[in-house]
Amino acid sequence: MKNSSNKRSLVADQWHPSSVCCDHRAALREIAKGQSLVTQLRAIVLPALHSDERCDLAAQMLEGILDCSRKAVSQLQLLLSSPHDDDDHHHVDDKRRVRKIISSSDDDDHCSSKAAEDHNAKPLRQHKRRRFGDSVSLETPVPHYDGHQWRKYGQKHIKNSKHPRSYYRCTYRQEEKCKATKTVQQREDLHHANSYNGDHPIMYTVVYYGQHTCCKGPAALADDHVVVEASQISTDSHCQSPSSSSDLQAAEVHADGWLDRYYEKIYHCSIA
DNA sequence: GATATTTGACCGGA
DNA sequence: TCCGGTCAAATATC
Repeated sequence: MKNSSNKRSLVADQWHPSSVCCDHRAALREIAKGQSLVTQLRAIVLPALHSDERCDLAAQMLEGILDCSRKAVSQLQLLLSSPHDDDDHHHVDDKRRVRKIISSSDDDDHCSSKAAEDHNAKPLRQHKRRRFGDSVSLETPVPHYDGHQWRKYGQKHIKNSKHPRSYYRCTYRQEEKCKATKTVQQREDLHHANSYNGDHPIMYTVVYYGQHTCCKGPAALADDHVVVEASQISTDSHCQSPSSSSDLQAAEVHADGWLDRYYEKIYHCSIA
């Protein structure tokens, strides 16, 4: 009895679609989290090493880790995209979206002329609420140093939050259809904006959505990411008028010693 | 002129 | 109806 039930549960664990997909999604989330951490670690470690063989070795090792996790992710995604994928686990907004698409196509087939006219007048914007299941959130004092290049496309004041939330998408979104996005928001509970001289750096909550599909990610940036980041800093707001993001950048500049040294010139430029 | 950022408007989900 | 995510025109910077 006990044995048979154990056996049954074991078998169920092995093949039941919902549990499999559930586990796989959790695994994907964890792997993505690890990728983000490795990417950030690489952005911190590589500039600290001088360009010698240790640097190359470290870069290779980090890339190896990322490569392994990428392969694991693709294997898991293959499993998840199998025909009997867990429809029950699709999120609500996707179901509603499908319904909406169906209804709109019905409208097109029939005589919903207004919608069609509106569509002709102005291309329909696609706004979709994000799926939190696909997101990876982490807290970091250096929200921009994750090895990828991001372009800011929006900023919003969030209700009951002191600090605005900034929205970024991959720089290569158009070129390579990379759908990775992230949001950055300063945490309120740890520190106030001007206290970066203290022991605790200002912390930011960074939420990543989607996987990078561009080939200009961390690997391509390994050699020149410092240059990229420097250009980011200079164009962001350091040498411009102060704004909400200048606090954010200042926090990054002081988040760590090497960043302090590296961006000293740029920061002085901003306060001069 | 090209590229990036800012910011108000728009849109859809809750 | 409110809130949050995205768009896109205006603006800034190089």
